[in-house]
Amino acid sequence: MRPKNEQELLARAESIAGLTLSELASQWHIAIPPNLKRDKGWVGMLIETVLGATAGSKAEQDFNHLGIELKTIPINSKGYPLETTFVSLAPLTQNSGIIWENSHVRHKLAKVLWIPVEGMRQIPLAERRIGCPILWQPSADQEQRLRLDWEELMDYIVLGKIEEINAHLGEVLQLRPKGANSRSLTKGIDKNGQIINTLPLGFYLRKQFTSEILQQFMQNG
DNA sequence: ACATGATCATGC
DNA sequence: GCATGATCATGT
Repeated sequence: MRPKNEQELLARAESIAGLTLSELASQWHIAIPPNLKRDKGWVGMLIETVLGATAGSKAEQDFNHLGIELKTIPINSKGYPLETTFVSLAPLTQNSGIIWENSHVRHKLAKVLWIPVEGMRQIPLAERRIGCPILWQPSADQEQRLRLDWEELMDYIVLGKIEEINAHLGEVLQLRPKGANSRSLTKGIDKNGQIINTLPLGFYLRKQFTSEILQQFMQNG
């Protein structure tokens, strides 16, 4: 069921806009959990299935043949994002030679199909509605801001300042833990060049940035 | 009220 | 542990 071109993917995404999650899940005979506490990726997996992405794939993008990454994003009643958006894990070792142009962050964000979904916890998961899809590519200005943040954050990693990193750094992109829990460890490099155990970190888009993307494509005010 | 740091599920 | 998909929930 994988879409053969961009138009087909977009048409499929537009065809599910307005449906509730229970309507879509029942059409596909997919069980719906009571909430997302133990199924945080459920909405994303459902939309992947429906749109024909290869679930569980290790591919760089969800639709590699189209050069498109799929992201669901939870929004409030005003269309504002309720959560940050995970992009990719940060390379804490073996990162020499990685520059913005060949980074995973740039590749994944080169073209994104955003699917807004109502995310307010007061709305039962089954009753949350799917919004209109947004096919986005970063503007020159947006890519520049992403690049500057990425370069600043990568400098911390490469220069052995990994223990100084926190989520306050970065204007539109931030680094936060991305693991099973606070005991999850990976290898990193400290200020003396020694290998240390440290929390895995991921690049996340701040809500202010994704809000800008959603607003950019909003119709009728 | 909200962002940061922590956490959940799954496959290999 | 890493990569996929993310949201939870506590501290400030």
